[in-house]
Amino acid sequence: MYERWVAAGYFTADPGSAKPPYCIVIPPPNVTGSLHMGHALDHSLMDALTRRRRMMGDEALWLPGMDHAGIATQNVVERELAGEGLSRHDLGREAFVERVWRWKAESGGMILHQMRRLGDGVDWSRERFTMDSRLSAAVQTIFKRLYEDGLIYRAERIINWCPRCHTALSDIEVEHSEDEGELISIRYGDGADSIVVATTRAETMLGDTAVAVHPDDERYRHLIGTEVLLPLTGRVVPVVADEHVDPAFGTGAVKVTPAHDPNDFEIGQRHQLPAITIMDERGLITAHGPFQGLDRFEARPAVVAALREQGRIVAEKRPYLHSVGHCSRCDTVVEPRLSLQWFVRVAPLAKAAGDAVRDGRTTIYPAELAKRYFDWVDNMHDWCISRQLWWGHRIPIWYGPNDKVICVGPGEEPPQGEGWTQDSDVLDTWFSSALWPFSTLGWPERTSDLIRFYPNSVLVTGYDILFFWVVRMMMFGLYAMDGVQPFHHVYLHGLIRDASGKKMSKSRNNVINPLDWLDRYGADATRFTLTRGANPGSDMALAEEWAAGSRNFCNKLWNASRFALMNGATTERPLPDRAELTDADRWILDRADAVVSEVDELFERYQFGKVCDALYHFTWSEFCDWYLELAKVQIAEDGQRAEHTRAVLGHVLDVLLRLLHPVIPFVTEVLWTSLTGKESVVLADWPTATGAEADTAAARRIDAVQRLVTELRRFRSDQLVKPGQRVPARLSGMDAAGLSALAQAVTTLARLEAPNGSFTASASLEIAVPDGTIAVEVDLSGTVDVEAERKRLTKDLAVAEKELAQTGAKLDNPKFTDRAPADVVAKIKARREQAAGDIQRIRARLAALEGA
RNA sequence: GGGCGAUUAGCUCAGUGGGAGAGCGCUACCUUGACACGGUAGAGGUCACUGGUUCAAUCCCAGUAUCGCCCACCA
Repeated sequence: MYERWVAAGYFTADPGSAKPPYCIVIPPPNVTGSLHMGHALDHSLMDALTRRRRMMGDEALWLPGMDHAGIATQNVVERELAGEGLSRHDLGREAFVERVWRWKAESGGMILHQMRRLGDGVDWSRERFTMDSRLSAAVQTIFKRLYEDGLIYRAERIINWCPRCHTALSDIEVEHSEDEGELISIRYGDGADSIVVATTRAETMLGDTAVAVHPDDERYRHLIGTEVLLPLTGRVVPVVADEHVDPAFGTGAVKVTPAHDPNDFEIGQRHQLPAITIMDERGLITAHGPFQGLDRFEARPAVVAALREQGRIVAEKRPYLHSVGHCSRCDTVVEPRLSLQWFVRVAPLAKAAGDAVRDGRTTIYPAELAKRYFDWVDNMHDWCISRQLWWGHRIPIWYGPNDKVICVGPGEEPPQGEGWTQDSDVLDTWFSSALWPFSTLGWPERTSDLIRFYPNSVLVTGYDILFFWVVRMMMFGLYAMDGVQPFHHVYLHGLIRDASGKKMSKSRNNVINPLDWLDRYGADATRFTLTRGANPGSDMALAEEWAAGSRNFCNKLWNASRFALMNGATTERPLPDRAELTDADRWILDRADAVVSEVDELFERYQFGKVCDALYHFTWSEFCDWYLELAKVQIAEDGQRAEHTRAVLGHVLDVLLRLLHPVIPFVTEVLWTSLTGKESVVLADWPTATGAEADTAAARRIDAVQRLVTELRRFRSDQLVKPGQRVPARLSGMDAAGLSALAQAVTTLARLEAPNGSFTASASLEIAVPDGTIAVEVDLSGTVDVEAERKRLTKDLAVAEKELAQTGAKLDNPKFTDRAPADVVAKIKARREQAAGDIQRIRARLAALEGA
């Protein structure tokens, strides 16, 4: 069925159409990835949105694609190489990159295949990859523009370095965790002029070039400007005064290692201190002496031991919990390292990104997350974009003789001649992702797609990549598109957790694989489960039972439709005039109308969970539980009543299936095409509310029937009457309540039967319904369970009496009657009267019971 | 260290200044001519705690506790 949709071109957008545009670009999954629940979730939501808008008559485009995922992919291929005993250096750059392309061709498309199983209605003719030549041209174009605008610069800075990936990382690629360490206090210098510093990274002392103290710190004032001996190295370093030092922390004196700590780097800049690099890119000590060649974690205890030998360890604090940065890709402890890197000057870009949300050009759902967005854009550090990797967009900068630097734009010839070399680094993978909303549409060309589908209508993604991705798309979109924001809306969903609210992870062994659900419950049930659980911004706990529940729902829909079709439900005839319809017909038509409006309103607010709840409730508790049962009675009457019922059934089912199609596309397609005989529900019009005034009288009467039937069923249940057994009963007062036309329905639904000749009423009850009271005599042939009935009535009486007391207290309070709004007072009065009536009826029944 | 959010039925979660809700689970009965992936009827909650505002607080305010998340260059 899916392939038929694709082949028919249902999902292929036409930029030349006159329809209003609606566009979502997919958050490009990593080529290395496979479908996980997070994808399944936001794909379900995006598909629901685009399918609905397509039905509403928009030119809807959902654009698929993938991300080359720099480090992640390179790691995967390097691991594969390692299995063959090779490293990327054995292959060389060109061969390695070729190998990655080959890997991508062979196994990279997994997730795209999986999307088909989910039923994603994406436009495959527009599939993109961040390393496509056109997207690469976009990367070069914006790089050059930023470079020429002075927004990209190269500088020597302390950056986060991963000694395993051998590359720089941006701040957000570092994850901090509270790790156990050891805080060591070391005495520098000797005698009265010695000074004690504390550190968790003892090995870095090899690169110290100063000791810093606070300028106002009395303890050390006499030392400022002097020099102390740096143990183990034979060097002496100055004592400098710097405001950054917190006199209250530790000893109030800080060792300064400008090449290996960001704060120290800044102190070094302020005091013109040299920066001594003591570690290479693998984290091995390069300083001369006994520690040379040691890994940083071997060097640490070795340095401490050597210091202890010299009697310079003053104190140790162990364990010492402190925050340590880890590489988000491989979890290796990140090493701050001085190196020459490329940066984006984010201040002006971030300002624009903040303004676009502040002035409402882009709206973030849920609004609470906008605050986090602002916190971020208002405090953003410059973005380190160079990576010492081979897989990615190579930085288009060429270095020539006499320190010449040239930025080469797309299509431009690189400089020729002796001494010219290209920068060997590639760009952070998020650099190209940041262009995704417009690079996929053809930017920098002014293509018809770009003109038509930019800004994108909405971005749908998890809040976990708000900073990685959303902020950067905002920055680059506004910059590249001259101030036009990349999206009108940003919808951020929560993260998927397991049934007990824990993060899903392989080590916890609590991962639910969406493919497993697709196999066992089907795409519709999987999608319905995820969509139903989606509340903006809040995480969702997923459990197996949810999928089973959704499957049951789809099954219920299937069976209800089957029943309707078996009974001749049709959409071929127009709906009969309302005057010719029954209360039940009018009620369900009005309800369907209300649900259409409700669903529309909820969709507009991205309240996916509530959309599903509304449809679930309508389908199950109203359409199936009541209307289908009432329809059975009407169809049994045959003739015109039956014909009208078939039309109403067909109409309501038609609306329902169309409403459900965006969320459960497959079942609805089968059912809707068999109901209507039309080509595909994908092409159907989205239902619109008729706008007809709801028939409140009909609704009230159906409500009365429901109460009456429920009360009678409860009575039967109390009396242990078998569900199948018909009970002789006589109903009176139906005329007064306007329910006489529904007598047959009540009789059938409550499984009553007209009394035969030997009728002897053994119980009688009065049931309050809107607009009246129905008296019922029931013949249980003398088998009424007096005790059960008494128990029930006593309980009901207590409830009613409590209600009477509570409402009474309120109404007796003049402050309440004076100050509460009139409608509230009226409501309380009505409740009190209801309670009073109930008490009377219950007492009467209790009295009758005593008599019997 | 800053910031944000949560606390409602056994579980996962909606919700509202005026009668506590859903799904699942649970109990009882039922192979009733769409559906046992079902039907009917039930049980089950001091809406975390303490104060305050209000005629009225699960809802608004303050504080407390517990949990979670995000940010951060405390050596």
